[in-house]
Amino acid sequence: MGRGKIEIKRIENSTNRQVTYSKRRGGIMKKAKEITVLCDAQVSLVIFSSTGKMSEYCSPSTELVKILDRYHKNAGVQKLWDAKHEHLSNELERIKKENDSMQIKLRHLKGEDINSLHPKELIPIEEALENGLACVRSKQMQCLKTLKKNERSLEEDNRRLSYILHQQQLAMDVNVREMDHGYHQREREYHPQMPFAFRVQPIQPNLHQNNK
Amino acid sequence: MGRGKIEIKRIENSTNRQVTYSKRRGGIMKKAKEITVLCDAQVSLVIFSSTGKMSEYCSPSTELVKILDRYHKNAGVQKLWDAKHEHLSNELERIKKENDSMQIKLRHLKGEDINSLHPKELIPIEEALENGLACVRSKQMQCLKTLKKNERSLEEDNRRLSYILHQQQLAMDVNVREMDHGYHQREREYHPQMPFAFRVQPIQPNLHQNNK
DNA sequence: AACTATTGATAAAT
DNA sequence: TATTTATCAATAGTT
Repeated sequence: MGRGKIEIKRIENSTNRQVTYSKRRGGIMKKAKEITVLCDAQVSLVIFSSTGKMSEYCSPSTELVKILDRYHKNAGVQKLWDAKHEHLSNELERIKKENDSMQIKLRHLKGEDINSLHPKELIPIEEALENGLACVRSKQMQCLKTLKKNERSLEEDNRRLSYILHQQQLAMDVNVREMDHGYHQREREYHPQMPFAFRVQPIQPNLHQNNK
Repeated sequence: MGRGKIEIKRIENSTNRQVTYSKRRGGIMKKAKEITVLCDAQVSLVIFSSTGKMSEYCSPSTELVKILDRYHKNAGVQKLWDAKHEHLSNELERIKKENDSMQIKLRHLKGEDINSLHPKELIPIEEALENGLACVRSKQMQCLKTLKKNERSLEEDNRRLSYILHQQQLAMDVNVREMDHGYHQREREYHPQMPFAFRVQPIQPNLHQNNK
């Protein structure tokens, strides 16, 4: 809105700046008044020029006048909140940056966006990928071993249980025979053949330990 | 400025009022920001809609933030700040989580911390790594090809230049001989042997094109 | 939430 | 600094 478009950046020529300031200040004030009337709004507007001169507009409402009064009066200490807020903002900014950089790294590791990279930059990425792959595969081998080991344990348990089962079967057969023929002298002949070591034991307690 | 002139008085239709409020509020905010930048001014702008919703703009300057702070604190409208603060906090929280998750992904891709993973979780990681590696290597192959191609071009240039050099050498020898013995009838016999095609040409213009 | 005809704001000239 | 004017920007009414 003017004889030409202007970029929104500081006007370096101080005369122009001053003139533009006056015009625009008037414009904003006018807008503020208009929205107050048109939309039944309440507006508090304070503008300091670069030379330090203050202008203000305040819609005709008690509440907001008080704000400015308070401003003109005292200078209490209320940096606390401000500082907190700023700290949060900074933290947010910092983490966002970190985020972006990780995003990029991740994308590179996934093989995305690498067309813009210099060949030399590909090398560390490749190394990281190779290394990662090696680690993962090593871990997989380890898992495999554990699984195999567990399998062996289970097989052994199986054998044990089968043996016990077999022995019990035999014992039962004997019992049946004894019940059929009255009891003979070899009543407990089979028990010694099932030694302590073959009692059912708690199935390997550490089977799942390494899998989660 | 619109389809028709409007009188500056309260808009009775509440929908229109609300719409106009939104538009004009945006406009004023924009103007406030612009004068801040253009004229190096400091602006504090607070607007309450008729429904009580507050909007504010404050130029990046400590002084004016304090004004508003004081207002918010004393007038008990601190909720607004709290809301803002909460929003920031939430944002921070969200981004932190995102950060953590990326951190973990990155570490996993690097082969770190994978001991705590279930074997099934290793598979997608392995796949991602393989895929990434494939991409990177493909890119490297591409680079290599470019280099090879460049090399061949250079070699060809070399041959061309050597040939030209050789011809010039011969030509000079002839000249010397001619100067020694006066000139004979075979004065320009060698020139036809240096055809057009062997003139020095601009060295491949696209040598570096694919390397950055 | 977009669009556009129109008014409004204003950058540059005076 | 104030006024004028050519242009760009905001927005009222419309879809």
